[in-house]
Amino acid sequence: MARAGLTAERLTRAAADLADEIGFENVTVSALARGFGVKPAALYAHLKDAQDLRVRVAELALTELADRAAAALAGRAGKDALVAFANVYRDYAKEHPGRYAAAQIELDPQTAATVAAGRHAELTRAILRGYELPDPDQTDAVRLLGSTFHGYVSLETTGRFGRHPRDVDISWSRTLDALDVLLRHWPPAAPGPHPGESR
Amino acid sequence: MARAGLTAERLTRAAADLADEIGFENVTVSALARGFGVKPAALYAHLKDAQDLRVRVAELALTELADRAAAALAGRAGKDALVAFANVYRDYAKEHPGRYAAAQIELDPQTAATVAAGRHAELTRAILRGYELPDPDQTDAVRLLGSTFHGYVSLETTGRFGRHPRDVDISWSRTLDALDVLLRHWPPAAPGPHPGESR
DNA sequence: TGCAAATAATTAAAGCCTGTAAGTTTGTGT
DNA sequence: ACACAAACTTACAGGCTTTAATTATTTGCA
Repeated sequence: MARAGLTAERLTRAAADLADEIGFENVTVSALARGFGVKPAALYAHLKDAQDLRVRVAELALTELADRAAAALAGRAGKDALVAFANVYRDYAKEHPGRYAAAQIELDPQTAATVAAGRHAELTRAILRGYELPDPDQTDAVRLLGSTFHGYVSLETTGRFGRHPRDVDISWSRTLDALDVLLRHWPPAAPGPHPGESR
Repeated sequence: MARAGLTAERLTRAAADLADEIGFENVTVSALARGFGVKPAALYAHLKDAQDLRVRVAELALTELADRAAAALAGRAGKDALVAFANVYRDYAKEHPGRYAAAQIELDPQTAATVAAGRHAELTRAILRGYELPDPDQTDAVRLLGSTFHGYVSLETTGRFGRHPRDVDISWSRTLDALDVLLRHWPPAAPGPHPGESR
C-alpha cells in the first residue's frame, strides 16, 4: 500500500484539528494513526512519544495565537488595540477549543520562555504603548491583562460562569472597558492608598 | 486478608492527595488502588468509573476552596477582603496543585452551577459589598475578579510568566492594588469612552 | 535502467489502564 | 451457628503506548 506521507508537521496539524473536534485530552497516538489509515507504531518514526505530540500541538496553538494577535494589533493603539487583542484570544478559544486547551499545558522553561512567555508578553506589551506606563508597572500590567484574558476564557469555557442571566458577551465587553479605565488610572507603586488622576 | 475499608469519601481524599503529589493527570484508578494495597477492580464498588473519581476530587477541591474563602472573608471588607480572598486562591493552588487542577475540569451544568459557579460567585460577590456597585455591574465585576485570580494563578503555575526578573509576588500584589482601584473607579455602562471621577 | 541504501510502515509483543462478570472471603445480625 | 450482604479477588476483554524486528517502498546514483 502507498505511503501515507507522514511528517511531524502534518501529524501536529492533524492532531490539532482532532483536538478541536474531540477534545485535546482525547487525542491519542492511536486515534491520530487511525485518521491517517496507518498503524500507531508508524507515528513513532516522526514523534518521540505522545508527550512530544502534545507539546507540538501546544506550540502550534501558541504560535497561531501570537500570529493572530500580531495581525490584530497592527495599526491599532489604546483601547482599540486592547479590545482587538483580547478578542483574538477569546475568539481563538471558541473557534479552536482543543488547540486552546493544548496551549495551557506546562512547557519546559526553555520552550515556555520562547514561544509562550516571550512572544505573547511582547505582544501584550505592545498594547501598553498606548497607555504611558513606566517599566516595572508595565510588566505588572502585562501579567494582569494576560491573566484576565486567559482567566475569562478559561472560566467561560469550563462553564464556571453558570447560566446566570447576565450575558457573558456583555460582561466581557464591560471587562474590557474596565481594563481600559484601569490602564489609564494605573495606581502608583507607593504604599499609600492613592487617588485618581484624570487621563 | 483484612478489608481495606474503602469508601467513596476516603478514595476521593486519597486521590486528591495523590493528585497533589504526582499531578492530577497521573491519578489513575490503578494507582489509587495500589495506595490502598487493593486490586483496581475493588474501587469500582465505590466509584462509577474513573471520571466519577475525577469529578469527586474536583468537587472536594471546590468545596475546600470555598470554605477557605468564606473563612478569609469573615470580618473583612473592601480591599482587605479582596486581598484575603485572592490570596486564598493563590495559596491553595500553590499548596494543592493537584486539587487546583482538578477544580478546572468541566462539570455538568447542574454540578457546576451549584458547587462551582454558585458558591464561589456568591463569595466573590461578598467582596464587592465594600465597593458600591449596582447590580448588573456587580456581576461583571465578579466575573472579572474570578477571571483575573484564576488566570494569574493558572499562568503562574504553568510557567507562562517566564523567568522575567520582575518578582511574581510583587506583580501579584500590584495586580490586587490595581483591582482595588478599578472597583473604586468602575466605569459607568454608558457607551461614551469615559473619565475619572475621584473616589 | 537497475539496484542498493535510506526511509516508511507493518507485525509482534510487553506493560499498564479501564471496566465487567463471576467467584470467594469477611462481617453482621438474628 | 448460620445465612446474607458487602467487600475483595480472579479472570478477562479491549485500548493505548512504545520498542524491536521485519517487510515494503522510494530515491538516487552508478
